[in-house]
Amino acid sequence: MEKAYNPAAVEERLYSAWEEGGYFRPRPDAEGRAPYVIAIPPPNVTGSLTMGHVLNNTLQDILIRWRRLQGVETLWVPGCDHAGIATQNVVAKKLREEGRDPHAVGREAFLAAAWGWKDEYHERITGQLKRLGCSCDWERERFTLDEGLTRAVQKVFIELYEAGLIYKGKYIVNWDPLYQTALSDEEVEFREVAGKLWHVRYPMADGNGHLVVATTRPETMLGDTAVAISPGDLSKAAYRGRRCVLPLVDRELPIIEDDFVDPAFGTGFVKVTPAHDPNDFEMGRRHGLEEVVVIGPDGRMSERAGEFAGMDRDAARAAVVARLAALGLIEKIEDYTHSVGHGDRSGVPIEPYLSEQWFVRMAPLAGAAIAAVRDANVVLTPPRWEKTYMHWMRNIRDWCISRQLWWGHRIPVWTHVETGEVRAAIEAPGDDGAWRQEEDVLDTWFSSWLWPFSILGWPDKTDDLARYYPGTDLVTGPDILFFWVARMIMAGLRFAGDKPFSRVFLHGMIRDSQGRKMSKSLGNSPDPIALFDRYGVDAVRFSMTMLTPWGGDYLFEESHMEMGRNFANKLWNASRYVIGRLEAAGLRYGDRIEAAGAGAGTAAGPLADWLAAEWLPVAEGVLGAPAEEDRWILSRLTSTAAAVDANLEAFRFNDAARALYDFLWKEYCDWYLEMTKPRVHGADPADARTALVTAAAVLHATLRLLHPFVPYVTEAVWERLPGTADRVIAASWPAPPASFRDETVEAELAFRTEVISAIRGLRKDVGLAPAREVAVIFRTAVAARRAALERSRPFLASLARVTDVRIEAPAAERPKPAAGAFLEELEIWLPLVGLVDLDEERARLERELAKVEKELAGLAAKLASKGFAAKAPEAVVATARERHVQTADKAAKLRESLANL
RNA sequence: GGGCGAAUAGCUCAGCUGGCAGAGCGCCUGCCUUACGCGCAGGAGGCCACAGGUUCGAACCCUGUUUCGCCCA
Repeated sequence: MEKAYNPAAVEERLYSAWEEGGYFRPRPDAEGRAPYVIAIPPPNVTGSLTMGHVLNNTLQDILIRWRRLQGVETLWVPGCDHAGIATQNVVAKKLREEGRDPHAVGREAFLAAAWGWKDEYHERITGQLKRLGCSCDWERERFTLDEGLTRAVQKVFIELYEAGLIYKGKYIVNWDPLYQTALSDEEVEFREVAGKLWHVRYPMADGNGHLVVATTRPETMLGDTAVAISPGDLSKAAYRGRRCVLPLVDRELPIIEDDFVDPAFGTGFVKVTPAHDPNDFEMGRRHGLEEVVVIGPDGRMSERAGEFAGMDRDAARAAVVARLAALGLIEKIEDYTHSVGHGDRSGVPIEPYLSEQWFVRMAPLAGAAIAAVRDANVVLTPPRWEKTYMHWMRNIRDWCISRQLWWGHRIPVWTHVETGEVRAAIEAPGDDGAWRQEEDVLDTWFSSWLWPFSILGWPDKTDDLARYYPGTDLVTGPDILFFWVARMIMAGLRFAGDKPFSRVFLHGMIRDSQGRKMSKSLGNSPDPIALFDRYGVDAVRFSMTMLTPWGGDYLFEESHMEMGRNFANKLWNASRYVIGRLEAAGLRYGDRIEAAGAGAGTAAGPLADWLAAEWLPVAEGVLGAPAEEDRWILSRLTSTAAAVDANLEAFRFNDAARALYDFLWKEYCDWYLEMTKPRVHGADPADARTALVTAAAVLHATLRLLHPFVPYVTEAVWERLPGTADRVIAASWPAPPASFRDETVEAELAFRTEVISAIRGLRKDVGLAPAREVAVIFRTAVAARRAALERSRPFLASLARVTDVRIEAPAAERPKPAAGAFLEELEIWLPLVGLVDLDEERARLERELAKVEKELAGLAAKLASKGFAAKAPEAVVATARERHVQTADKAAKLRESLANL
């Protein structure tokens, strides 16, 4: 094995082996448990992998691989969505670069170009997901514009239309003037913008004075058809029933009364522009006002804007203000910061625009979706998202689903040119050539909300649908809770007859080190593929998994990827060591693990039983009696496996990763492997084999526990570990017996490591060279301590270089110059050998003493405080008393040591 | 304006049921101990945002404040 793990050498080969070996396909569960199913949040087909995708898909892959190892039948369905607006835009741009006008080429040619683009870029995003190691079933990959998914969209549209839940109407919608299409409310982002509040005089029609309106958008005044006041506003009573004159246009405007008006805001007079403001639109409908469109779909002033026609919005604003100022009609201009809607993709200010659009009535769908979450039929994690979900559901608004694009599902509605008859149908209702289909397409999310069942073949009654619907979990970001999650729940319940999944995990967002959202324009988003090249896929997966807080945002820093890289390398090298020693020990792996000179038959004992169950049986005579550290590492492994299960069950990926990190690095490598080295190199072959086989068994299990997190390096090691069949992706999840848990041996090893660390600390403090062998005097009155120290002798020698161990009863006399450390019921003395700086030693002891005395004071205060003994639980009081005695003892020892110097 | 979340070591984050404040990175000291320098060993570093309250006891529970982020209007 190479000295360092080299991800580039294995990743591509291993992924191909998994994919070609069919490991990603569902396999029937021998125990008959329900299948575990995840539908991928489909990335944009022409997009590329972001750090957000890396996190999202790593978490899904962890869940899928974990369940697969548990033997559950798993299915992770991949796919992409067609990203209507984004794709339409890039294809149009490309055509323009080729000197072709996207509109002039016509619908058919444009779509041909779009499909070409899709085919070209589709491979990029799926290739990147494969590089990430995603073990989805690519044979079931779907695309929202697939024939099957298109039928699902059409069927749902027609069904809703016929149920009266889809309607077409002329309403104010969010209009994106750059992409020239309507958007849903969810696609609008509000941003604080520093603007102005213009106070404009409108003369009264009777020539008797004027009123003043305040507006942030003076250019829309050209479309005013009324001025409104609050019905309760007594100060405006004199204006009731009168009319004013709209400047620049000379249109007479009625003064209407409407509750919408807040008399405290601005001047108390509100200009009403029904065609260009959603609230004004509502007022206009209430009062029967004319709707005058003065801004066109391209964001330029229309013919109704008179002399301003043709100007864009900003130019028109300046021109209108200049004209008003020239006429002396500007009363004042105030600075005013307000929130302005912007297109989430175009980034330009949204224009409220009056146009014919298609809508879904959402309220009738919301009830069941509310009940599903309320009754925990669908569980959102972390649970705080339920409030957000409920708030949106209970205040749900109709969904504008038509988009003025070509790339997407064309609305399946036909109008007869002569009779005007309207029918919803996939094909033209008649072949007389007089039926014209709607030009617009549907919002991409109108296909995404069907994703969990359309990918399984709905509306056909397929085997997959019967077997894999509803799915189990959904893993996604909270930014698409409304866009997607909420709507999928509605659609699943309405069309597929059941919720789409039982649990939703909403993970955090990846931000840059300053807390900003990753974005292309800021250029603060690293390229995941470059990170994979630099650190290895496993490193990025593991770092992201361990560092992203549960349901919280992670402030990404590239240097953090080193943690995962180092961890993968640590696993590789621990494996390299174990595998190397196994080979050197002459063990053979056929039907069972055998060794030269060992007898036949199956060995007994818990370790052998477990090995027989999960790996290979061990022949009689191969193993000796397990040492304490062997039993300890098996106990720790058992706890770690349980922690991983519990944390994954709760979507606590970070805690699961941390449990494995600490187990492998600290417990297995730093302590266990180091402790067993003398035995492995020792004279007793059975004892050496016992240590090695235990080390290998724990490694064998750890590889399986780690596989969901770091699939490549675990697979690469698995290939090299003797006696392993097939691949780790298809192995079984470790189930060490509960009997491995051993609190006694854990306490023993805790003591042993504490003593070794204390001696290492003393050596360092005293400035002893690491290789220098020393003598140590232990003093304790406790027999169990003495016995444990006796058992620790070999480890003190190998791990602390203590070759001369004396164990004594406590005595009044101390070794003359000696450095001391004081553990519970134990003094450790390191005799000083002349080279030591006594001043430094004194300073060290003083620092230590100050610390101990502070702790002692705290404990004394606690014990002395009224009520502690009376009210605290007995166990807590007892612990505090015991600690007080020990701390006092330790302080006394430190003082004596100081005096002794 | 309403709601949600965060604030713990220089940085990124743990701390789950109130009972001795933790990890990784970075920093400081040593170390070529043949698995690993992507490493080993030891160490320094904290007013747990602020102010009150509850409690024998608060990083944790309650109230308020400040700052930051997000969602909705």
